[in-house]
Amino acid sequence: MTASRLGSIDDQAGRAPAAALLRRLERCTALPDADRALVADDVGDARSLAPHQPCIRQGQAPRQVFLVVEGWMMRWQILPDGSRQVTGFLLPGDFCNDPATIEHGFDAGVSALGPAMVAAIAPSAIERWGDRPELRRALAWARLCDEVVQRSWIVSVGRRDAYGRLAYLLCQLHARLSAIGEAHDHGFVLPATQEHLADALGLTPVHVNRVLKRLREDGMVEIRRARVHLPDVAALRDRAGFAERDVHLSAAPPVQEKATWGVAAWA
Amino acid sequence: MTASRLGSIDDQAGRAPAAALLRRLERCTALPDADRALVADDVGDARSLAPHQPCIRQGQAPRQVFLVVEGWMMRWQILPDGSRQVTGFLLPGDFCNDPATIEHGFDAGVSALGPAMVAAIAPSAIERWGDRPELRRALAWARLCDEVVQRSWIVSVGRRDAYGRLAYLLCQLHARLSAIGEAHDHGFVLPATQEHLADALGLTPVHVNRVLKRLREDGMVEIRRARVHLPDVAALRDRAGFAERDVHLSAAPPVQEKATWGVAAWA
DNA sequence: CGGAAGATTGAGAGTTCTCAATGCCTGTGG
DNA sequence: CCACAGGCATTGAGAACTCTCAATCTTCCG
Repeated sequence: MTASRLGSIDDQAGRAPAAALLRRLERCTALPDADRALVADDVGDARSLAPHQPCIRQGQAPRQVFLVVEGWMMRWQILPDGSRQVTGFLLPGDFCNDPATIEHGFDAGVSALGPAMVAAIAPSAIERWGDRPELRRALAWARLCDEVVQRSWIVSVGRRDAYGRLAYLLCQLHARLSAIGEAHDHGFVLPATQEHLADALGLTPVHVNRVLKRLREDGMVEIRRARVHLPDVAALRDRAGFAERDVHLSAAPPVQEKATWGVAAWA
Repeated sequence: MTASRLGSIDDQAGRAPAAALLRRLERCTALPDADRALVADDVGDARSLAPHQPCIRQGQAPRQVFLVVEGWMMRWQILPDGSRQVTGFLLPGDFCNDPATIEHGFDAGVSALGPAMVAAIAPSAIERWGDRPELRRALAWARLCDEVVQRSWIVSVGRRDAYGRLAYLLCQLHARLSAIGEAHDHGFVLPATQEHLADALGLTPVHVNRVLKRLREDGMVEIRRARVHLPDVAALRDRAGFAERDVHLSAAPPVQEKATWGVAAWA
């Protein structure tokens, strides 16, 4: 499955909306067949969203948990002055909202970036999932991933310059997409405009454009249409300060050896 | 209980480390006595930390879940270039780390801001808590709060200028502290230096100082020693774009009426 | 009475923003 | 097949915000 699939909405995803979620959860642990069946059963039919179509409105309490099945979604907040901050890109297998938001309200809005598909899951179903040990673990891991990615955004916006932010974001997206089989070694499809990137990075579209130009001149990135090409991922990661652990914590399977995570690894 | 308690470490907190957590969780739902007992039982003894003493090291997989019992903690990350970003201030009743970090590692470090006390909770205990419906709900709410606060930091750092960031942070801290009875109507004790604030806001200490001066000149804030005085919280909130919903989602009890959270409230 | 940490201030440099214009690509309609 | 409109990308010039470097001042504490 290559990134080129991103444009086509009418494939198996519609028939097996839980597939993306199961693939994702099983990067953490293998699930018993019973759990797989339960999940497959509880995930509702996928519905497609047009580009920019909202799935959750800022401040509203959603009535279900939404799951990205295909395409990209974005989570954002509008400030009183009208400016927008994108607080996350949600990829196939990601949840749009925490179950608790159903009860307590949600601070952000979620909408489709390009054409996308989402499936709804009833809160009672999620509740049930919590009774299955493996499922619970896998869900906890997925939540942790989202948390880690959110923190990495705070760090980027707070402490990296525009060049570093863009480089880091591209690395992170590449890693996350690779983990779900939607990227190839040297690139991926990016259904976001420079304005989206700007809102995600805390920059203006104009400046994103200038920085993108510099990245291009440095041979780090080429973007033609919605296609991002990364000639030298290692160099980009190096420049961005994107470490192997960033991959692990935000996208990849859990560590094999605990030892890797000792203090020594950090100094 | 007023903010002036912050400095004194040797009070009831040492004897009942679970108290802060229970108070916090019960802002969401009342817990059955059995749950209260379980929590009280599972929370280990509080141990005190000296200022700046780390509780979790960046990149390390903690072996337990830590709970702030008294004082403030901060969650931070160091970048490859040596700069630091503070990704959260943790107050009494907050968890320092998600249980899943025990298995998968933690991307951030957590250390004491001033003198503080933390209690450790075994992962198996937390696991057990997940079997109690009320407890599970309350824990999910606490997690949501943390998530919301994290997102609000992304928004602040990404889209507010220095003045707005500082104002917003002060409002948020005031709201969170008020919810746990550690603030009074017009201020609170802030055990953070301007450098800490700078690292939290993505600014330099020098600039924090200048902005603080402007806030002072505008009659928004007075800081003497570690004491923050907010003469007109409403004005500050207005200036910061800090809405009532920010209070609710990040600190206060759950909504009374669902209706408040409809789309209408947001336009 | 130092010494150390933190707060404050000044001056100049750098990054990023704003405003505004121009160019490019795509889909649509004639 | 071509012209046109609209969205997006690109570029320029000047302004604004924030940073860096450095010095001074205050407070706390041994």
